[in-house]
Amino acid sequence: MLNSYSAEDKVLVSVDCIIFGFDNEGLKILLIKRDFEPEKGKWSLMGGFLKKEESLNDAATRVLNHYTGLHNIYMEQFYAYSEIDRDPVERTVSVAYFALINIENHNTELTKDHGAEWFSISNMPKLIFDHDEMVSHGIRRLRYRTSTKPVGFELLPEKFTMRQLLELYEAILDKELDKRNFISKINSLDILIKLNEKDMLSSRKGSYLYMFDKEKYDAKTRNNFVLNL
Amino acid sequence: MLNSYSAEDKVLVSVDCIIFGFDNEGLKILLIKRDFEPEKGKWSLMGGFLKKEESLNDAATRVLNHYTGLHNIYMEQFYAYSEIDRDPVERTVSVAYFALINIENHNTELTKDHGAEWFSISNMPKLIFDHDEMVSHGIRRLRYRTSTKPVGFELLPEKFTMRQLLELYEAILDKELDKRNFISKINSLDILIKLNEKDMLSSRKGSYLYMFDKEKYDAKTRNNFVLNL
DNA sequence: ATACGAAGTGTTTCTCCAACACTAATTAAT
DNA sequence: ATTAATTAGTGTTGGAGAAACACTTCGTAT
Repeated sequence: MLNSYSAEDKVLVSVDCIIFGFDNEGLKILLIKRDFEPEKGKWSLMGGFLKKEESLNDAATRVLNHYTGLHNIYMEQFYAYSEIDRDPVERTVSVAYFALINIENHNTELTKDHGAEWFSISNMPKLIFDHDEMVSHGIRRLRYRTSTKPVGFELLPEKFTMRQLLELYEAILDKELDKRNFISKINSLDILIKLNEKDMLSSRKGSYLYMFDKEKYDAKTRNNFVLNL
Repeated sequence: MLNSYSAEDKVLVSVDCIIFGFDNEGLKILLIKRDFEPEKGKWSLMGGFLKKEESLNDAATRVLNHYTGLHNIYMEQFYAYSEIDRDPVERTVSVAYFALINIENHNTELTKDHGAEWFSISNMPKLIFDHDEMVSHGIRRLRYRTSTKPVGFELLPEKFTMRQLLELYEAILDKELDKRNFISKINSLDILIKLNEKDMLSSRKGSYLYMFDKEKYDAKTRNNFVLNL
């Protein structure tokens, strides 16, 4: 029995993470100023090299935790980038993930230490290597994902208003949605709990707060729901 | 300027290809009997290791050509598998592709030499490592792809009947489709050319043969069509 | 000539999606 | 206390597209 494929080439493997967040200004991505050569000082996705003793998901989880301090982040692998010269230093295959976090929830000290900043997806700096391509693919995948999973669950605070949810979907899909149609579609999914509590900041009348009903949500996603907005 | 990330681990990277084909019995997958240890003699997807001087797409193209003799195969990368012990010999990250080929068109000598055989997707042997998981993900991705691209273009012979096209979609989606509704949806895409030629094998009356109109097809796909069957 | 077998062809119904505008509730200002 | 201002909240209708549905045509074989 063999214990190695000794004749084969080995290469570096990395993960790069697109971290999406949402606030009242819209959909945002967390970027860092790269602190090592090459391209030191340029904006970049959060990344790290795969270690021998971890899976890609482990590596992505580690990178996400390292830059945000968060655990149990929703993330999804979406594509492996492998052009030979994509990293000018050394041949590296990079597997891209996107992650969804609650923007008010992460460790801002930590991100500050890393020189990380949030950028609106409509106003991003040029990124290193092929990271711009990763971002555009990641956004495309996120858009598709809205039709399959209630991604708002991950991006919003625990309690949120219908308006916030609406604006989140508008930001992700980059189009205006009809308020009444949106609400009835969301309600038809039957995954929200309406609280007896109002958010009084946004208006004089105050708007009801909602939470996701985790159990109903899980039951729904097992049955592959489809949501067309 | 650095010229290596010397402290980082390197790992083997491979590609594994799900080769889909279609004949009058249904949707099939081409498998090989693995000819080296471990798991020699067990059924497996077509795979190969990534070389230093090629991209993942290059590697997948090479593997596909090696086993089928074909060039210009439609293929799509869909996921990277990286569990630490997925290959018991040595740590290997494997990037999975699916490919669509015309089943009557490949080099059968070549596949015979490799001990390759076609298996109906509903009646497949147990595969090595995590290849069963790859297949089920690959089928799922192929199903989704039918709504975005006219995959029949790749799987059918140049000239085909409406019945063949219908049965192809039924095989991929694993559900019965209404003949008349199917035909009108396909016609509404406006990507087929009806030939003045009939296939007389399938019936006494004979059925018209069709071809894909490559130009119209390309124009459509650029505009992101959606096809709900 | 007729029996057979698959090809080919339209219509109706129904469901779901999109478009659309006014009232309610509360607070702030006067 | 009245009014003005602001956002929340709420249903209906028309149209398009999907789904359901069956009979006729054509050519061959007997």
